[in-house]
Amino acid sequence: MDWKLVLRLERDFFARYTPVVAKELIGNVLVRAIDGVIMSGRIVEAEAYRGSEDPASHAYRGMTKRNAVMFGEAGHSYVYFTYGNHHLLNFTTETEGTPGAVLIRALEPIEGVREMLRNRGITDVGEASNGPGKLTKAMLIDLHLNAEDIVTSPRLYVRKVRRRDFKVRSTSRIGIGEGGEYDWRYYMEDNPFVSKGKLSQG
DNA sequence: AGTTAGATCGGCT
DNA sequence: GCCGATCTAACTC
Repeated sequence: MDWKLVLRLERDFFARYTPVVAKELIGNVLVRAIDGVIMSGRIVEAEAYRGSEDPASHAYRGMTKRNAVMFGEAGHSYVYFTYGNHHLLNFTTETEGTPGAVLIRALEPIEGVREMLRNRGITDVGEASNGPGKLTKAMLIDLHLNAEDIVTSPRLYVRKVRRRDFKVRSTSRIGIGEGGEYDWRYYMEDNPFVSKGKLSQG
């Protein structure tokens, strides 16, 4: 398949107010292509992190080597490593100079389920990608995919899905200290692949 | 079903 | 040195 012909989310989708991008990402399909194998999953949970006004964001205290991509052009990946074990995937948002990113927290597996389970070392599909660290391990996403331009990349992009026959709910974000006053976590109502955070289903 | 500790290392102060 | 946008195994009830 020619990846250029795939209908994907374009730059202008991402170059908007971060919480709107997070909310509208729900229902679209994250695609990871590696060695001719496609792995994909419907995005069912995402969180917005927005620079200057948001103490939970990595960009809150200014630009560093790690978070620099958050300050750049929208539509790039921001992958970082945490807790000594986990890679977390974000997509950059807003316009250049205004830092923003959306953390992808959970997927409903679609294609390449067998490969995802193998990468995870498990057999239960329900546990394959229902958490931000789980989905990156399932799809072999690590630091080498940081700063990827997902508007043009053949390896990582978001397939556009028009049908929106589901409801999106919001809560405060999971695993943060300050910033709990913003309801910037969005998830697909009644979807079993939403992660099991402390504030899960509202 | 719910709680908790340990893993493990890059980035920041 | 310390801590983290987490996950899992190991425990208790």
